[in-house]
Amino acid sequence: MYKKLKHYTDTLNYELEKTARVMRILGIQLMEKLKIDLMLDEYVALDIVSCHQGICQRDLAKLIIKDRANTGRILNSLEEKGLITRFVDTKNNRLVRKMAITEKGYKILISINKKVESYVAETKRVVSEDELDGLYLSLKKLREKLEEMIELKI
Amino acid sequence: MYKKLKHYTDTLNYELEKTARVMRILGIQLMEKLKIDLMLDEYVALDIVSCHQGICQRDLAKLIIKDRANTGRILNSLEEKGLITRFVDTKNNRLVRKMAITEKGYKILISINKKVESYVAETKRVVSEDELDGLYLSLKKLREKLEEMIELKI
DNA sequence: AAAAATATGTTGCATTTACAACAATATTAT
DNA sequence: ATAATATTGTTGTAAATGCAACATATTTTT
Repeated sequence: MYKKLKHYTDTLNYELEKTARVMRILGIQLMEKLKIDLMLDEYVALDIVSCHQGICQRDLAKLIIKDRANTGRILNSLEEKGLITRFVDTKNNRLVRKMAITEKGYKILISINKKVESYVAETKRVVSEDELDGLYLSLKKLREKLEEMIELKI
Repeated sequence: MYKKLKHYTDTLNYELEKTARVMRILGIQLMEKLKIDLMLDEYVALDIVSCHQGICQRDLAKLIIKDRANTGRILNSLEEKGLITRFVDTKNNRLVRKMAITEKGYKILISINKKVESYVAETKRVVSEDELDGLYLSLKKLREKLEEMIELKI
């Protein structure tokens, strides 16, 4: 009888997907509430570029977990808004488009981070920081193991 | 200096999204590998219907975290395949479309669960069961708190 | 009693996303 | 050296997804 089986809603898989979804919605709602004129994904990309100056598109794609096509489009938007610059360079002797955050992008990123900071503090009131840290570490460990099992075509 | 700030890739948010993504890809790849002739979401919906016989569409939508439109479409597909039946009933004096799993759907669900089971055992080799359980509980707690903060328009 | 709000499901559309094909170049194999 | 393979980015397209609008019916408010 499969009644004894764990159903999907009782699985880690489900909880993960649902939590990630809720977190994403929270993020999007926060961007709107704070009247931040960037898509969430653009903000994420901008933040990653800021601490990986000179990263190439494909490596960025791996970090933001989008395919190359969409990563390119996100970067087009950031470039049009003058928040990043792109330039051709080489990586392993190959021509790649690298990018860096601009002065303007930097200022905007800081202002967003400042706005977001107080909100993050709020989240910590909800669940203890220790618990969040433990959660983070467990997730990271699990994710790294799981990543070895799949083939990401990015 | 925002160098002292936590960057997005170091946040729980990022880890959550990435882990969920990896898990979903694993799920989809598993469905293909096992030659299961259902979309992952269809399987999830079927499983939930199986343990919530007579659930209505909107309640199901909340469980599978899709909007009502897409939930309806998933159910159309399951119905066309003869895996569920839908019927009109009332809920709080309102007419709703409820559904139940069919004999055929039941058989297919069991066969899929059997196939998946051995794979789930594999996952447990990767990270200890205790750790997975702890992760699950922390996630659930966090998610339930976060859910209070957002408004899901389903 | 009439009007407004709520609950449910469907349809249509616009956005997002992924995937496949291509172009250009570099590396590796034959 | 030539061919095959791999890396990177772009373009085009198809699928997935969400959202707004609608239809219907019921509850709540005025």
